[in-house]
Amino acid sequence: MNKKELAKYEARAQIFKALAHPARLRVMDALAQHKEQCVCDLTELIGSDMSTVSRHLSVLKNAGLVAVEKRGQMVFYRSTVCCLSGFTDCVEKVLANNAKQQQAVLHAS
Amino acid sequence: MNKKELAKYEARAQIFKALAHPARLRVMDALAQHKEQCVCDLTELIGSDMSTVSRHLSVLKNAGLVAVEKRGQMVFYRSTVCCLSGFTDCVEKVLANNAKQQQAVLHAS
DNA sequence: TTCTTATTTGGCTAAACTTGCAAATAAGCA
DNA sequence: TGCTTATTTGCAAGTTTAGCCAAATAAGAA
Repeated sequence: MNKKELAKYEARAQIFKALAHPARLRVMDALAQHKEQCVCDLTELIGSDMSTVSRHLSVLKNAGLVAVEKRGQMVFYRSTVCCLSGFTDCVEKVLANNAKQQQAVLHAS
Repeated sequence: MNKKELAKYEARAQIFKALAHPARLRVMDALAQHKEQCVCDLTELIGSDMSTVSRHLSVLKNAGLVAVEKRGQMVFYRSTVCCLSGFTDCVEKVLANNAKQQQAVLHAS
């Protein structure tokens, strides 16, 4: 890979990295359903320390996957991506297929 | 998140983690174009040590994103996912949008 | 201003990921 | 059998990430 190509794939990888954590995927799902949520909502949903959730949210924000708006003392996050559900479908397909393969291996032995 | 829900998102996150590296994304792209490639092909493409590339391939294999076939002394990898191009389109959209936002910020200041 | 609530950030530790080199396998060839 | 090629695996070092607690901000409310 030359420099330019590498940069392209690094940029893409950043997006995948941002999504590569169960808590962050859960957040994106919640934001697909609820339009917007405050940090407190998401903290309760995830069940970790609020500081941890806040850090997850900043990862998503840096990747450009969510937008932030502060109203009063609360901070609201919303998704900026509409095509994520397609991701999920594809991922679920892969997982289903993996499970099928596992089954096949079990039956074979 | 309860245990079951957590497990679901962890499984999904595994897939994203597997894709969250420039070399592995490059490999998936190559396998989308070429149907199959040996480790030597991919090693040349990526430009790292063959052992490193082999490790990347095993990450993709464990995630169920590629399949392996050994013929003679060579090992061929092929993609098992057809819906990945949709991923890429979506990711590129996000990146384009991020770039636009960056521009907006620059103009504003 | 002082107190309270919501959120972010600093600091630290533990765990996970990446990479190259060297050694181990595995398969074909002489 | 002994040699060469293709690939994987063990190991060690360096880098990144995740998580929690405590401290810092920021905005309302008293």
